[in-house]
Amino acid sequence: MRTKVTAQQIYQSLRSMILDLELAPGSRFTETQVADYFQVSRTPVREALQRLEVESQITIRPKQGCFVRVVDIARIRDYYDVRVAIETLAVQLACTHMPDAALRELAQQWDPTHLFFGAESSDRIKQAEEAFHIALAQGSGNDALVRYLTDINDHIRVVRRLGWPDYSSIEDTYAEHHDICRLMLNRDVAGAEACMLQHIRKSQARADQITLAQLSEPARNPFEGTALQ
Amino acid sequence: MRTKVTAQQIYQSLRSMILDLELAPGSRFTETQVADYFQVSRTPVREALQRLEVESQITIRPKQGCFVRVVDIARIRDYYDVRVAIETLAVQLACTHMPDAALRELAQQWDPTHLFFGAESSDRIKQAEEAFHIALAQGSGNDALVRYLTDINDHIRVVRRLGWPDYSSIEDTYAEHHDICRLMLNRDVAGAEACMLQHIRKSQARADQITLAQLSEPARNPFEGTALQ
DNA sequence: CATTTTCCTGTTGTATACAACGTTGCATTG
DNA sequence: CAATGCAACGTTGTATACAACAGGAAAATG
Repeated sequence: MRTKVTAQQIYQSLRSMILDLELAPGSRFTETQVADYFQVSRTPVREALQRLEVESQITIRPKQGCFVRVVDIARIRDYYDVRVAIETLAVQLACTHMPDAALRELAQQWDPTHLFFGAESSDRIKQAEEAFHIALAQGSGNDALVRYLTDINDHIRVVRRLGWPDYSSIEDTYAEHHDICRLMLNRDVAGAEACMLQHIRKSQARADQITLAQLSEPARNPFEGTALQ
Repeated sequence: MRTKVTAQQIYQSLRSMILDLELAPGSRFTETQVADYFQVSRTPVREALQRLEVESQITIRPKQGCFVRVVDIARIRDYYDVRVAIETLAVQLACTHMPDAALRELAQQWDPTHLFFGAESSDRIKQAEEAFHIALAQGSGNDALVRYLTDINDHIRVVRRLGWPDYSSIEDTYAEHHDICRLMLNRDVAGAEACMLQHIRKSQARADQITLAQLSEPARNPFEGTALQ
């Protein structure tokens, strides 16, 4: 049984492919290719592609095709700068609004003494790292803030994941997340802000060392030659 | 001669109608109504509506219709909080990056001694006020920051304009904009940040006094009964 | 050989027909 | 009269056909 493929699902699939670098940055594809790939008409494909263009994940050039957004190191730095401002505000607001219970739960989840090397897969850690920051943003009670932070994450995810192979970084992350939670439990706004600032700047420093060479991977175009089996 | 109406133009038109409150918040309309209004098919209309939904200016309920986003005072407060964080960063960055010439031009434009009461129309002032903040954001050289601030403006414009009838506010705005420019020319980051903070909080205080009653205006649905002349 | 022109192909932009689904009003039944 | 089932309508979701245009290749021309 093949369940019906809808525009929303196409959007999610394409978005994942782009964020996971399964579609090479800068590569080109057409609406028809995607439509054939998902065995649907161009209509739902266009809907998905237009959403992706609004999020500036792709660029649609009239009468030419769609192009996966290129990773520009300078722009990544921009997103990091905005991220610092946004997350500082998030900590500040969450410090006032989040209940102790929620903070204790987060603190326990990132307790460094619970960390066993190799027990967690690399991918899982990366996902949890993002979820931690989103959780704090949601704790601020400010929906707009959550939306912007989500958008930022979607744009920096590439380098965030690449520059993260070593165990000491993971250890540090646990410690820093734990510290932030503890400071927030003490309702120490200034302390939590400072800790978060340092935490993000550290991540930015790692991102800065990613070179463009590391990004240009062999990734090919999955849509070529997939018309019909 | 009637030039061809394209999806992009429909998007712009609808967006203006919503932001200018020509479409009552909460009111409902259908794709077919808009298509008839612009004398085009549903296809380009759908494209425009989907973009507006991504920006959360409208909500599309499957098989029901499109609904203009309702103005939620609490959410406006949220946007203002984020705006403070974003614009503080903008001032900080622009203080480093903007050339003297650009700053002097802005300072001159907002020189209080050049202000003549009644010389400028109210609408024009409101537009210039927004342009000033966007100009500073662009001066930061951070494209992501500009995008987010633009999005914020689109969501707070409603109250920003409503709570702004009096001349003393305009006078204050000129003085504050001028002060910010002067401080930035002196490359006084902390001073400029503080001035900007106070400037925005003042605007937020005005926005807080807007009541929902002021927002529920008689505005009707322009799409009803406009099929063909 | 260099240059211009023309035509062809590929791609997106739009119009239209149809399918699927929710809603609403009315009739039916207890 | 209240409650329930049913059918007709309105609305969005998708498929398909056609139009418009950009780009390149090939042919014509000097």
